[in-house]
Amino acid sequence: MGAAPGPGWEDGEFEFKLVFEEDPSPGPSPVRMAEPDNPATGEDGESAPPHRDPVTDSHLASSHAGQSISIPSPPPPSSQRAGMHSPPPRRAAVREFSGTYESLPARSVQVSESRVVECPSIQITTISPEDNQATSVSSYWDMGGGSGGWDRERLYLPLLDAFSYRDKCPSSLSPSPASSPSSRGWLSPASSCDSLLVEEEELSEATIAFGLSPSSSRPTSPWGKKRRNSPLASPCASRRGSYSEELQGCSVEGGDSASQSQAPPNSCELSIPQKTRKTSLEQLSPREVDQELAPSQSAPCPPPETQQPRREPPPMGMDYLSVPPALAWGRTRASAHSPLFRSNALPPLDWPLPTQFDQYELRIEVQPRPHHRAHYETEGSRGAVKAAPTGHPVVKLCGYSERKPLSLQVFVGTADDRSIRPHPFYQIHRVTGKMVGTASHESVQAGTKVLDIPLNPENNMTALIDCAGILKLRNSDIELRKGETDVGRKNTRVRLVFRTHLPLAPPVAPPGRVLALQVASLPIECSQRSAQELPVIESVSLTSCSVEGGEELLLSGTNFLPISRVLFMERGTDGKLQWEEEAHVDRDNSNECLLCVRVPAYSDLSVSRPVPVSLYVSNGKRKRSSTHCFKYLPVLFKEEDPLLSRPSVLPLDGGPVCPVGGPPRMDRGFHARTDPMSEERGLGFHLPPYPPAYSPPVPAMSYPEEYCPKPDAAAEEAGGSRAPLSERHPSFENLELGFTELLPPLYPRGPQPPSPSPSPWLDSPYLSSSPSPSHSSSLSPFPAGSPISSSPLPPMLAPPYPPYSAYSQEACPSPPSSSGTYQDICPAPYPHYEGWDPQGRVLGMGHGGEGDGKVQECPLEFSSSASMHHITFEEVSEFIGEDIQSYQLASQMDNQPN
DNA sequence: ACGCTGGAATAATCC
DNA sequence: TCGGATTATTCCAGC
Repeated sequence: MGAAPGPGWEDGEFEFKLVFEEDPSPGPSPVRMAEPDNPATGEDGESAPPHRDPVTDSHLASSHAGQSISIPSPPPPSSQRAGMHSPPPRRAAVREFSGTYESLPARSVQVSESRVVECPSIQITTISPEDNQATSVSSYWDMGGGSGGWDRERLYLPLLDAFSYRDKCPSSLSPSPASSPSSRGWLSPASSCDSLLVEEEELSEATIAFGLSPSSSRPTSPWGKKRRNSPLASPCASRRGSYSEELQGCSVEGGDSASQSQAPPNSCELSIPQKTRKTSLEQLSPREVDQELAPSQSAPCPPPETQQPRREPPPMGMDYLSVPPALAWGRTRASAHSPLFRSNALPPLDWPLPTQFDQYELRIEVQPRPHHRAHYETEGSRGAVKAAPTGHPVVKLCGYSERKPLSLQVFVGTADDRSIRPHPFYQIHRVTGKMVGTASHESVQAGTKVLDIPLNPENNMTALIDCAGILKLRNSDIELRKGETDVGRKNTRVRLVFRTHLPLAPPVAPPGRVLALQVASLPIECSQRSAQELPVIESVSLTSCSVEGGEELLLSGTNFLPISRVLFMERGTDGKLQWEEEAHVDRDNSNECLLCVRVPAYSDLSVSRPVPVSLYVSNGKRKRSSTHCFKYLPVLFKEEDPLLSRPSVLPLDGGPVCPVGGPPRMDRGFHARTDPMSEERGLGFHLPPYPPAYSPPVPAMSYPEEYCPKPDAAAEEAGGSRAPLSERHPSFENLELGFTELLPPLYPRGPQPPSPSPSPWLDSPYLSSSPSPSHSSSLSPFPAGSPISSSPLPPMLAPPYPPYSAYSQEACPSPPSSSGTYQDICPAPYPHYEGWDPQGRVLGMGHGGEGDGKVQECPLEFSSSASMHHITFEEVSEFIGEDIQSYQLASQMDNQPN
């Protein structure tokens, strides 16, 4: 299937120009920008010329450079390295927030105590392709509207340096877009900085790391054996060398080696146990950190992953960080979801993107299998991800009739309840061999390996993904990275994320703009075993029911056993189990992939509001599926699970409240989607777990997280190619439509959940590690949805309800964790924190309670008013206006069905 | 010899 | 703190 473009392809000949440079006038080639050489520039960060914006670069690099620059000439290792991984002194603070990314002079703002943050002025401009792509951060911001309004407008936003930010503001708060929890890591001085500046470096590193190191490396780390004692010990301590380690040993001395340079100082630098060191660093002010790190710049210890250094988030994060969450996120997110017409700068990998816009739709025709054993660096490749019965995943770009071939990017994304972002513990792996017919090109974007696969008109813009394997990075390596907050243990689900950028012509989009579309596969369990042992709920026939229970509920999924039990439970705000009831399973009508149960009555039949609970399948104490949301409705209250997506009050009586009406049936779609596509795509309840082209509703593959897929979202996601509403109608569109209309009349407006309690912190052990806030936020966070609106938009525009969009592709997809569910359903745990960052984190909350006062001080942290204070009303107005404008455009386009 | 698997031993963690 | 249960990684062996 995949048409191999030919040799050229492999060589990175890919014509990005065709793809991305709409603009006839080839401005400075992005590649150029990405050129490594700049280290100097990059390094100088602060003064760095605008065009040198790392962020931009990275993107560009990734796409442009990535391709053409397949292997960037390694920048002067040492120098660059320093910059990259180590938070170079100057870079550190500067880099992250100001320096590099600022295009304009920054100004200092006293953020808190002893910290003075620089508020770089960010120039929000629309950059035409012609413009140097590399350009400034602004390019990212300009998405919104056309070239107009924002151009030249400058938003002076207070910035915090990553450190300070981090320090004070718990990761959860982390504003960075990238900040997905996992991305927080990016914020780490070292990593983040690095990532920002380093596109090329990364590439080179990547090259090294991926290409070279592994091979050479079979790690022979000095520490061959595992040590029980110090997992946390410096990364170096890991049993085997990690990429980075191998590349540069921790002990490496300043040696020249590129390896060294590559290595971020972070982990090993001080030979202090990571955690410890990290902490200490965090406590330092940004500047202090810088200094502290400065020495280490040359430090040998490579970060655990060179490659992983961070996905874009970091870079983005950086940039973004520099902007108050409200705007930043709102804008970015909004933009991201909106039409997505962007200037040449390509969106970071952690940006949420719609799967469809207008007639264009990126669709997964054939989903990958739900399980794929990833290989470790220490192992040989385990082959490419395969599709259901046979074959490989297939992705198609629909609606594109131009002759120009495009590039389909593929990377490994997360599958948790948060927005999709590059997975910290996995990387895409390019599989080659005689059995691989699809040409692919490997590149690295901000630490995330990306595979570029051609989408040729000759093939009907369809690509066979038979060259994508998945590499597992050692948890210890990743976790030890500074700033990394995600926990690797049990975090073994990933999704293949496909992305493409369409250079559209003016009628459709503003000149020189690129439409970025993205679609994520269903979750893929990458561990060797668990997948086969844990029950997995793929879809649920009923999402709500009267408190009296009694309705028949069908659960489709895998690994159901005769001993499987289905339990309904409710957690208190504190996350503690408040109620749990086992549903009666009709064994006669159940089988390995289907459980037919009777909804148990709720504990309190007199409730006046819907009660969000969750249900899961248990095959034994430690063999529980992820949880799915379910709602008990007051006796007289019938509704179609507004939170889940279709707010509407249904006049139901006893029957199960099915979105579409009528009792759930196997043959019928359970989700309220009328959209043919949905049905078509298997949004409905399907028995067959993973039909070839069918994508079951996102199953949360298990694990502690609770998965509360919004039906729609889930369905859509399940559909794979199907974009959730939110996605399809990027963000503001919803707003335009008027969220209110979408809301269920009976529901209270505002982000509050109908019911009080569910705790945002639901459970996920892993998540636990990460600040709960983020975790919780993950739920709603979604850019497209409420989150976005809530922050950046004015009240009237802000969607009252998060749910709708909550599960945009990213959001949902991931297995909506329990929390997600709750959040959606329940009001924001932190009422006072109205803003959600793009990642869905509750703004204003910090992990570990760090947020507090400091948060406030940290502009970045806020999405709401607080964060806006540095921006003038006009600016805000413009900002909003632009967004609206863009959305209107989007919606218009959308409304014009082709 | 190499890549791709499937299994499984062993270490690390979790409970 | 100990021991069992899980999970993560590394090794092996067969195609």
